[in-house]
Amino acid sequence: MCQSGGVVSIGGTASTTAVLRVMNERAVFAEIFKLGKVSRPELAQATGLSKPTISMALTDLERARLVRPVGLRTGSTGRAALLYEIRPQAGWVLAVDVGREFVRLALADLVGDIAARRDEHRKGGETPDELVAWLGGLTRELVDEAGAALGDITLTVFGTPGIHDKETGSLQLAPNLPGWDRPGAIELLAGVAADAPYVVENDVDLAAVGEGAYGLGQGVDHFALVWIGTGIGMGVVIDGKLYRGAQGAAGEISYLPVGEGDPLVNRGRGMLESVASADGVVALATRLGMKGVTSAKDVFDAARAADPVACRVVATEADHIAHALAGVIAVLDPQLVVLGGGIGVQAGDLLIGPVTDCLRDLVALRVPMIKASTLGTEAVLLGAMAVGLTTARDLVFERAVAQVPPD
Amino acid sequence: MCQSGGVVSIGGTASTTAVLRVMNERAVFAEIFKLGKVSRPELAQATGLSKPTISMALTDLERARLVRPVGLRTGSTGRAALLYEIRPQAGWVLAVDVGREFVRLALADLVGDIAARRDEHRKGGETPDELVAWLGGLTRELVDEAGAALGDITLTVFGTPGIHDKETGSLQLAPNLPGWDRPGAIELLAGVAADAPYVVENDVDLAAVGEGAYGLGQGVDHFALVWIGTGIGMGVVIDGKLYRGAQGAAGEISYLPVGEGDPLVNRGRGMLESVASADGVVALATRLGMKGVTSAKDVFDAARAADPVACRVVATEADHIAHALAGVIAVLDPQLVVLGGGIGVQAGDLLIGPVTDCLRDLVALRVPMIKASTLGTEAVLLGAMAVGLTTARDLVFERAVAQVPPD
DNA sequence: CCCATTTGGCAAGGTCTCTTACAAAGTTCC
DNA sequence: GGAACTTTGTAAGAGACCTTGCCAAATGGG
Repeated sequence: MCQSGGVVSIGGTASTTAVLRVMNERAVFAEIFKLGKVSRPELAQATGLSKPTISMALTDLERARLVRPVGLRTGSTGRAALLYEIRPQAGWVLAVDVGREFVRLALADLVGDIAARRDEHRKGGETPDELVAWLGGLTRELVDEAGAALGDITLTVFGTPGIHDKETGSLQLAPNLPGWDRPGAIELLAGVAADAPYVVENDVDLAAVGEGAYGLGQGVDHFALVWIGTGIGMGVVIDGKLYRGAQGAAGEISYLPVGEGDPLVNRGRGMLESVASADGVVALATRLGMKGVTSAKDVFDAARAADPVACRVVATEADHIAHALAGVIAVLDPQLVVLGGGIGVQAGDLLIGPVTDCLRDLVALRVPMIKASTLGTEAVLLGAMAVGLTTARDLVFERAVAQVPPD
Repeated sequence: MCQSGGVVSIGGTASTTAVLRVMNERAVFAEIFKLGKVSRPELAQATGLSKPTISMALTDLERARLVRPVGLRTGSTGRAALLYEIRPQAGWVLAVDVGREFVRLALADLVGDIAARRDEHRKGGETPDELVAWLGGLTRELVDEAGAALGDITLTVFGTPGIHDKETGSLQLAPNLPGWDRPGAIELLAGVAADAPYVVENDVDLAAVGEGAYGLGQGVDHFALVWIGTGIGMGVVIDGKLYRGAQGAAGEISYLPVGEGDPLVNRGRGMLESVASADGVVALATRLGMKGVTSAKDVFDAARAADPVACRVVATEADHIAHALAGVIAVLDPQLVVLGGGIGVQAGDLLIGPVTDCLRDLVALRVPMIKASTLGTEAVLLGAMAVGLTTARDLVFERAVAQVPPD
């Protein structure tokens, strides 16, 4: 609606016939991704281009080693059609989830199939250099296992807690990753995968992307993933795209002024986080007199067994979450809110009902759907893959078209 | 990042040479908007196209009556260049701000110059039919004044309170516009400007667009306009575009759970709204013992004269606003927050300092800039104009290119 | 008054895509 | 098993677009 430079302006990029060809090849490439194994006539149908043009594009794409023929489709009447598909080895994406207790890595080919993966327990407290060396070793194992080479990796996507400050190249608000708040620390990550391009993204943001690509957010334009576990965060998807905010801090709802308590008391932790996170649940249960509670799961199990105190804790938790969501919904008006993270996944069945009920009193219009994530602990890794795949597909095409135009 | 149908996909639209021409003409058209009076060589430079192509595009655009020559640029060495500009009469935009006490109308030509406008006092309580008839009459006056015809209006943009529910064609949450909550009522607005296309947008959303096009939001990608007056609302601009939300209710922050008070007590009004709006300020001042206070302005004037009670009211108001903004900032992480509406404009000088200070204790990272709107009561009308102009420019081009391709 | 400089127009050439036509390779039916 | 039919793939010709290169026109300065 508005543009820099004062007033509004319509878009439009000038082009010549040469870029027309690139555009069409890109369209064919994208269509093959969408349709899988596909014949020339089907591509002509899908893109609106003529058969000869499709043939031209395919020979170019095949010479660039982006697609390959995979046999004939026979059975129906008429001549058998030669089928084409994306060449999976045309690109590799390394997805890395650097969590509090685990690191998870997945190496996926360009069509998104995971060729190799690892889940490793963290000792905790590793220095940045140690962590990078460790991840680098795991990456080499994965690459070997997949039958690829380290240099084949098109793009690496790291999911980490905290906020990636691009100006200083450091990680803010990530107490579980000591040493990464040093200016320039992020650049160390280039060493994990042989200086391939890499992206660092907030873990909860990636979980939201994962939810949009593989989970409940599929086909939903605007939704939010609220992550409730040891910490609290939110990933926002708007118009099908991850929204990061001006500083990359969109969705940092741990600081929402919710629940009783002086804001100044809980400085540095965030008000919502201190009352609604896993620790908050345990603390409240203990305060109300439950014995032997060490984890939030204990409380939820007790609530499922109809323990009256545990039920009160769950009700309070639902109330806190609902009040936080009321703010989110008022600002964003999403179509869907997904609850993820340890508490969201484990206790989704207990919470969704009371949260939704409570929201009816707090929200002006219709309450959006509230659902519990189905991706579990995979959400961040899948989100990293999804981000990596979209970017890698562009990168691979760009590179191929830039290098192979002659002849 | 994610698409319906399962997984991510790169874009790309297939095209033929014919659409190439349209693309280039659109690019030239857009460039003339950006540069104003401009010569052929300048357009060639700006678009990257060659001189003959520019000439071709210009003859087409001139034949479509979208641009016109405006004389020669002489003075420098070399042959004088023939300058072209947008033909202002190629399109007209009618902007209408239907407020609580006033209606404001502006008729702008395609380059955005206001050719005629009206500010009229509302009697209040008009039926939809009466309102439409009144607006229709005013529109005819404007059109006459501008030397245009009613059929020349390319697009009408209405700014109203409430939420335009497109499914039922009615207006929700707009108590000041009785009768417009009836299903299909919105369609009556087509009668204002002879069945020209029209758009109905929330007034605060339009104010945000106006701020982005003509005010403090120029060149800012992500910002929010918080409107504080008789009611409270917010317009959200993300990636330079207005964000409406799934139901068109994004930014309905009047229901934020802020301030003391039972949520159930203030149902239907919104908690934030009841404490922070103009009425809330007056109520608080009276409760604290101020005499003869009838409007929020009285309180702010007294505060400027260092009245201690008024100062306390202002401090409380700042505190409420800051708490609301804390939620907005946590969710959206905007680069800038603009305070608009009666209170935002009148008392911006008093509020911005304390609000910013208070936010430092409530926000995780850097506090975004907080500024008071400079557009005053014009914001909604200017936003309607901005929305209308972008859309009208596309419409006019589309129409011209669709009609004049032969020869 | 002549020259350097810039602008505008025209013709030729190259690239892209589409349409049309035809050859190639299956299936169906007798 | 073979003929007819249907679908696929390729080749040639034509149309549309943009660009390069060249020349005429117009303006200011010396």
